[in-house]
Parts: sequence; C-alpha cells; structure tokens
Amino acid sequence: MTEPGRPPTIRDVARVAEVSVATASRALGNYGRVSAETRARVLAATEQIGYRPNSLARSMITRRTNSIGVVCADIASPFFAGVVRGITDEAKRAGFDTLLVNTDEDVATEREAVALLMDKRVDGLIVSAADVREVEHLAGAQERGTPVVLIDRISSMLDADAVTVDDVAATEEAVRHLLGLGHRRIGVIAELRIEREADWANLLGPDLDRDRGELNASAARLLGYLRAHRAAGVPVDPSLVCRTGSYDVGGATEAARALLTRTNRPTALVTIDNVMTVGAFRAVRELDLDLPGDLSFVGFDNLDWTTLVRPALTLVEQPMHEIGEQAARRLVERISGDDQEPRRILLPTSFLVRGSTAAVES
Amino acid sequence: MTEPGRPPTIRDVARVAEVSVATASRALGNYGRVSAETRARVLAATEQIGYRPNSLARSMITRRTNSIGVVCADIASPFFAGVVRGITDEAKRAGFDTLLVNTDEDVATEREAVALLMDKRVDGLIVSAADVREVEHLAGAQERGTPVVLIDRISSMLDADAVTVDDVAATEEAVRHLLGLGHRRIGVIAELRIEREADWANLLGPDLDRDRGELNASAARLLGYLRAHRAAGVPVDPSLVCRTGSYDVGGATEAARALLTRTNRPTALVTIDNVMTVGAFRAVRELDLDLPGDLSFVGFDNLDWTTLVRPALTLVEQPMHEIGEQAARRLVERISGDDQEPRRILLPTSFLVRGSTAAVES
DNA sequence: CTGAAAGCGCTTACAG
DNA sequence: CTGAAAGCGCTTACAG
Repeated sequence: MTEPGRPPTIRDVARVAEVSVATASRALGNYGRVSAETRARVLAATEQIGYRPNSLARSMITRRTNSIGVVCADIASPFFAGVVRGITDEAKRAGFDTLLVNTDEDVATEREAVALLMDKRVDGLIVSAADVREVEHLAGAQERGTPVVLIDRISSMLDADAVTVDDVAATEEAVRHLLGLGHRRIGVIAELRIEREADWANLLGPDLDRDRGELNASAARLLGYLRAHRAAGVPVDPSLVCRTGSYDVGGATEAARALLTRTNRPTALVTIDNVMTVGAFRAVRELDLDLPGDLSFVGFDNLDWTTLVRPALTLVEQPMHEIGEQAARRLVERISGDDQEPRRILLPTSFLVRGSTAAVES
Repeated sequence: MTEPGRPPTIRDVARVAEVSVATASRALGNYGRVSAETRARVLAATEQIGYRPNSLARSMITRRTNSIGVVCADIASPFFAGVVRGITDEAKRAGFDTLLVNTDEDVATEREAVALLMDKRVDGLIVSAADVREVEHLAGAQERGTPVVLIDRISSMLDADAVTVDDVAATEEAVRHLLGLGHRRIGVIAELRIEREADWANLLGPDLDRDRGELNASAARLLGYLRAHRAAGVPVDPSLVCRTGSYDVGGATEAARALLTRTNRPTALVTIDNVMTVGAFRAVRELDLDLPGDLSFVGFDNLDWTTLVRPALTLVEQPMHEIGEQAARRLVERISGDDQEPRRILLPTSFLVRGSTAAVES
C-alpha cells in the first residue's frame, strides 16, 4: 500500500480521507464530535494505508504510556514467574503492557531500575521491594504521580497498596498442624534477610501481637511459627529457629543439615519459601532421613515436583497467579485515578496435608 | 529543588546553565562540539534540578527506544523463565529494557502482541514462534526494520537469526545411551504440535537426514530419537512414539500411562521437554514403577527437583540462561546495524547420567 | 563552539 | 461538526 520507507502517519490518513489532521485524530480517538460519515472515511483510510498510531507521540501528549513496570527479585524463581504471569494477564486485559526488571534483592539495582522505568514514563509500578526499609525511591515515584503497588512484602515506611498472602496465618496453620500431631521440637529454616540484629532479637521477644506491617514476608512467617507455639502453650527453643547464611538453595541445605545432625534434633521441619524448601529437602535426602518416620516436613509453594517425591510434601500453597492479578488490578485502579487510602490485600494460603507429615512417634 | 508539578525539562537545564536548549542537549548527549566549561555548567545544572531526559521525546526523534520485545509462550514455565532471565540480563547490560508478552502458543495472540510491540516502537523482537509456519507478522516486522531473533524454534519460512539447542543431538545422545544399556523398546512422549498429519507420517519416514530447519523443537527431538535407532541398527516401533492429546502435564500423564500399561511395554522412556517430563513421571508414580528396575527414565531440563526424587533423574540439560543471553546479544548486534546472513546458533545440551537409567535386565 | 529554528507524530483547546 | 495552530520535550542540520 504505502511505499515510503517510513510507516504512514496521521497526516497520510488525513490526506487520504480528505479531512484535517485534527479531525482524523478525533475520529480515531473517539474524542469530541465527529460526524458518522467523516469517521467512516477516516477509518477506511486508516485501513487502506495500514496506519497504526505512533504510541510514542501519543504518549508525549497524553502523558500516559499504557505500560507498567514490574520490579521483581528474579523472574527465574517459580514464585515470581507465577506472579508475573498473573500481572501480565491482568495488565493486558486492561490494555497495558509490561516492562520487566530483576533486582536480585539488591536495593541499588532496584533504585536504578525504578529510575529507568520512570524515564520510560511507565504509568505505574509493581515491586517486590528488596529492602522494606529502603523505599525512598518508591516514595519518590509516588510523589511524581506514579502509583506503586507492593507485592510479596509490605513496608510500613511506604504509603502504598500491597498484595501479599497472610504470611502469619500461613505458618501458624502449618505449625499448629504439627503441634496437633504431637511435635514439640519443630525446626524452621528461614532466610537471612531480617535487616537488623535488633529486629531479630525482638522477633523472638514477647511482643507477638504487633502489627506485621514492619515485617518482611520471611519475618512474618516466623511470627506465625511463634504465635502457634504460644497458642498451644508450647515453649519455643530459639536454637531451632535457623537463619540461612545466604538466600539460596545451598544456604538452606547447610542450615538444615546442621539442624538435623545436632543432638536432640527436631522431629519436624518447616520452611518458609520454595527456595528454602528445596534446600532443606536436599539435606533430608543427603542424610537419608525417612519422611515422615524420622522427620515431618512442611514445604512452601505448591510446585509440580512436590507431588512427585515420595512421600508427597505437605505444604503451604500461595495463589501466585492471583497475587499478580490483584496487584495489577489495584495498580490499574490507581492509574485510573483511585485515591482512596492504600489497601493491604492479604490473600489466603491453603494448607495441603499430604504424606510428609505424621504424628510423632512416642 | 524544583517545585513545578512537572518534572524539569531540558529548557530548565538550559535556563539554569545559561545556555541554549541546543547546547544543553549536545552537552548531555555528548554530541557535536561543546566546550569543557559549558559542559560542566550543563552537568551541574542537571544535577542541581534533578533533570532526567524524557525518553519518549528522545525516542521520537532518534527512532530508537532502547527497549526490546520478548514474546514467549508462558513466562510461568521454568524454561521460558530461565531464558527470559538470560535475555533481560544481557539486554540490561547493553542498555535495553524488556517488554514481556505471553502467547500460550496461540498465533493470533502472537500476531496481536507483535503489532502492539511494534506500536511501542521496540528496537527488536525475540520470539518463540507459536507456529513455525505462520510467521508473516514476523517477516512484516523485519521489513519495517525491526530485527527478529527466534528462540527455541527455527522457522524455515523466516530469514532470521535463531538460538536453540541442538535438539537432534540432544535426544540422539539420550537414546544412544539407552540403546547402549541394551534397551530395545524405548518409548518417547512428545507433544502434539506437529502441525500437519503429513509431517508426522513423514517424520517417521525414511528421510532422516533432512535439515532440521523446517522442524519445531519437538519434531527435531523426535528426529534425534529416530537417528539414534538407525545408527544402532535397531528398528523403531512407531507405536512407542506417543503424541500427547494436549500440551500440558495432564496430557503427558495420560499418554505415558497408556504406554506403560500396554502389553509389551517399553523398558525405557524418553521425554522431550520439562512439561512432558513432569507428566510422564507422574504416570510412573501412579503406576508405582520402580526406577530403574522396572523402567529407565530420561527427563528433559535440569530443574532442581530432578535431584530430589529417588533415584535422581538422568536427563538432557539445556543452557536456558545462555539461550536468552545469546538471543539478546544477537538482537543487539542486529539493532546496531549488523546485516550479515542470519545465523542459526545451536547451543550444545548436556546429558547428565544419574540414577533413573540402567542396563536392561535380561 | 553556540544558538535559532525546524520537526518527530501526535492531541487538544480555541474559533468558526 | 471541522480546521488552523500551538505544543508535548526533545534532537539536529544549518548558520554564524
């Protein structure tokens, strides 16, 4: 149809339809009054020359790009992969596309990523904050008019919507299950990133009823562990609460190995996310422990493989896809002008009892 | 620093630095001649008012957005999640960011996605084509000057770079291993999407030496299976070559179940991607078959869980991250003006012998 | 080395 | 209902 090297512009449409550029624009954008007949001519011309609006030019004026930025720790992790799928599904439905960035939990990287996304003029941001205390760059984005929705973590230092699961309830239920089976020594493998030593000490302290707002997912899940013990009147042995040396499978394996080879080892083990689950399970394999005979085991995240091992793993399931959908939905509402109080959306987890947990042998 | 609701523009920089907008632009873009002193003033002004260029405006003129579009089947699948991570890593390194779209292997969705990405003026496209025969939209993108790099699949109908593993060699090696162990009845669970019946028949036909160009990954892997048999002088029983009813775990489970419960069942089973592996392995579990006693099993893709089951799975490993990196690297080269002949980059797979395969019992 | 001016491709008050 | 004109925030020949 059109030979000129460059794609047709709205001027070409106007010329072919024999109207002004302004009218062509209105006809295409269903904006202002345009007669039906004129609109038809413009549409025909558009069709004829294969015109597609240059979204860059449009965005310059409308100050809307119809794209959102997603800042996550690592798209290769099954959790974020699932969440991001939910985000893109919902975003697409609402007419947005998605810019993706990984941070590997590094705040400096995150800061840079946010700056870049702002430069690209994304209409909103969904982020799993690397550090729930270092969020000025996110506050900055909000001030510039770019809404932010947090996922997986909540920050008390940021006035933003957040979509997470009910982390406290999740592990509380898991541990209650184990306590109900008679377990009294329950180990837990958690990740390192509780930012300050003081918070760590504090977490194990007396104040179990505090709001979870200031806690990252990992700490909140630990809190559930503690509350379940208190509710059952069972004292917690702090030495059973393990922090991994690094946030990866290897770190979790080491921590679990140490825990499971000590004297007076726990009769049950709980993990707090899918990376820890893989790591801890690896230690179980290495030590050739029998589940649930030697040890009861509770995993996190309902991934395919957890039903392929024998016995199948009892675990906490997070609705990954839905976390993403809800986050995207909330963000789109914000972009559309919603300015109610920020909401914390706590999605429920499911506790799936399978074969890896059993009553303690007496 | 700046109070006006809107972010500062280059005009603000120019005013503060007491130069013209043109000079400010040149100083910031290291374009043309600017005196050191002037540049310093401009940089200082930029710093002072917190100026960040509006990339939209810049892109309008330069016709470069520094972003690439990634069109994959499903980011929630471990394979694509790994590949996309590789893409984003390499893209970021080169100064590009990444727009992500899922197609669920639907060509119509893919077409729309490509159109949208073109509207956003991405500088290039990386795509796992849903149908290697329906690629006019990709050819269209190329004609408009937007380079395309294929991943995971090669299309003989498109003159584009492609990054895949050596699919033929991958399964050829796996099957040779099994043949070497004395297996003579080797089942294979492949996916459905071989577009035409004729191709299917043809695949099992005599022409094993044809170029793999016209084949999707699935078919190419089947070809390796066939060639290994021929090389060993072992006839292929076509009834051992199974197509799943649908491309998902359930379909694979059904197919494997049927294969493993028939009379004269195979003594070994090979799968051709990670979805098929999960599905087939599920059938193995259901039937409570002993590996490798009752059956030798070869999986695909080296995911964490494959060493957590007992026995650990012998499998074909794909360098997922590297596939992504190479694709992004190639694309960036194209964007930078490289116009050599399209290259097909075949990355090697690794065959990892673990516990799920053993010599056939005689 | 620097500035005035045109222009990228649109949208949107403002008149008519 | 329609058009002429301004302008979004930049870059880039073109003069000087």
